[in-house]
Amino acid sequence: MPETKVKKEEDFHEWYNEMVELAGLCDKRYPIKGMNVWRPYGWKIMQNIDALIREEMISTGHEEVYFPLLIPESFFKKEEEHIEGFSQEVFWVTHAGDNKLEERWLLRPTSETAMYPIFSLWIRSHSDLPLKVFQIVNTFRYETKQTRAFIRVREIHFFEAHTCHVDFEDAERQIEEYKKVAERFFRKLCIPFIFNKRPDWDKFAGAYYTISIDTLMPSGRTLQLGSIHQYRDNFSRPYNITYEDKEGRHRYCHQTTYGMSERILGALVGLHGDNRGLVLPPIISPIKVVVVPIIFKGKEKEIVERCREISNRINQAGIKSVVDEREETPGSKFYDWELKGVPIRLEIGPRELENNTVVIARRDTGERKEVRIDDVVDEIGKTFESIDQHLYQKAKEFMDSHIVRVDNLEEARRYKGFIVEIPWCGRKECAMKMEEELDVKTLGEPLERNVEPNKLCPVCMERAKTIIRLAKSY
RNA sequence: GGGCCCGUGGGGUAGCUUGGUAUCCUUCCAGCUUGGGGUGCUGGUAACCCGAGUUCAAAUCUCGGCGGGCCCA
Repeated sequence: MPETKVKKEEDFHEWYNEMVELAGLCDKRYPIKGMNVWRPYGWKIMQNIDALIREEMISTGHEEVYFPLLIPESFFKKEEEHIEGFSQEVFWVTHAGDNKLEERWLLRPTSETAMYPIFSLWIRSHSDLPLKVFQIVNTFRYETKQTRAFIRVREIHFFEAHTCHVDFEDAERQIEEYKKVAERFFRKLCIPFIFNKRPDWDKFAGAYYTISIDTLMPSGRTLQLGSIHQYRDNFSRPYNITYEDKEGRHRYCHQTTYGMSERILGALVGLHGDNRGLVLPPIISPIKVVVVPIIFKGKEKEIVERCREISNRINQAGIKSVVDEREETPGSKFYDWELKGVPIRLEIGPRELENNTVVIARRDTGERKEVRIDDVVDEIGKTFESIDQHLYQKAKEFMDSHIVRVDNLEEARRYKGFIVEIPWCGRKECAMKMEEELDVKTLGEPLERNVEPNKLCPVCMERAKTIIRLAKSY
């Protein structure tokens, strides 16, 4: 069985780098740090992921919008915490041609400050609420740390949903809806995750609170895949987003956002890939079935014709398939498509031609079997379902088996590459001490404050109020 | 934020210590051959990150920039 040079288990980061290049996801040769070229295959997968996001957004009553890339400095400067959080990582536009601009513009690091002054124009009365919009755009952040394809980039392929509500309770209901959206969405991608309520010192700049969506990569580091923010009226006040209620009073909106990025693709690569290449969940695979003709001298024509016929039949059933008619040996083609993670391969040679069958091989387990032509579409459907189950189970088992609950730091130290859960009093100093002692970062606390009574914070030895989750992270 | 390593055809590399003709594998192109897990043969295209310095001469030495990778905080 052909395999990649670098093994996933031995050197995850090197393996990951090799994957994104070999599978044709991105080209890292573009000479600006953290700005990679999306190659056709990678972009197609991302578009398929975006399509799933759109589906979720539309079905929950959001409308798609597009706000400008450039934000005037005066818009940006209205909310203090927000500026403080982002100012060190914004790119500025200061000139147009040879002329210095009267007011500087910045490339959006996220779109609150572009949208909210406009929201304040759009929203007049309670009947305009809730306002639920989203956009899928590029955002820019000047990362100084090590960049990594899809995982830490400077031009971010960003999904952001923004909502405005009559009050805090309605905004809270929105957050509940987003939690359900996340559950459905990541299940479709076979990506297990946990929600974490981020600590105050690490929430989104300007937010009232932040819930992160984190998964665990095989390197033992967590990857934040998304965030859900409750803004309360923190932005609506400086941006003056008000509405007139039924009694004629002017009131500030309460707002939420939900954001995700191409890190989802990074997670797909890292979680499901193996030493033969990517393994894509069928739902987002650009090509779902590849048909490889096993050609022998003298029978070329019949075999290729049979392949096309079967491919057509599959396409007509709504499943994207291609016939690989390149002048190469079958083994070489198998290798290529495995690298690309295509979920199902069909092999058709003289034997199958004779028997009216095809050989169906699944990417995730490598299992092959022969099925009758008439059953092929059915069989593909069943196999997709089985692959989906299997990918999710495997990833879920990995994550679950690497979350461990302990009572003190000595115990925690034994679990390198794990997400550790420790009783916590809730104070920053104690969390910092734990971070330092264990060489990890705070993920946050579970949404349910599920600490047993009588547990003590192992740093200050006072009664624990909650659980803190810690891990190494990207 | 700190440390270490690296930049040579499309990809991976040798050469650098001791300055002088750039190695091999792979990919790609053409032809024949082969075809159920990277078929074989022949021929061909193609490279020293950028800038400055030292020198008769720089891939090689020095400085700076840009980019990449790993580790630690």
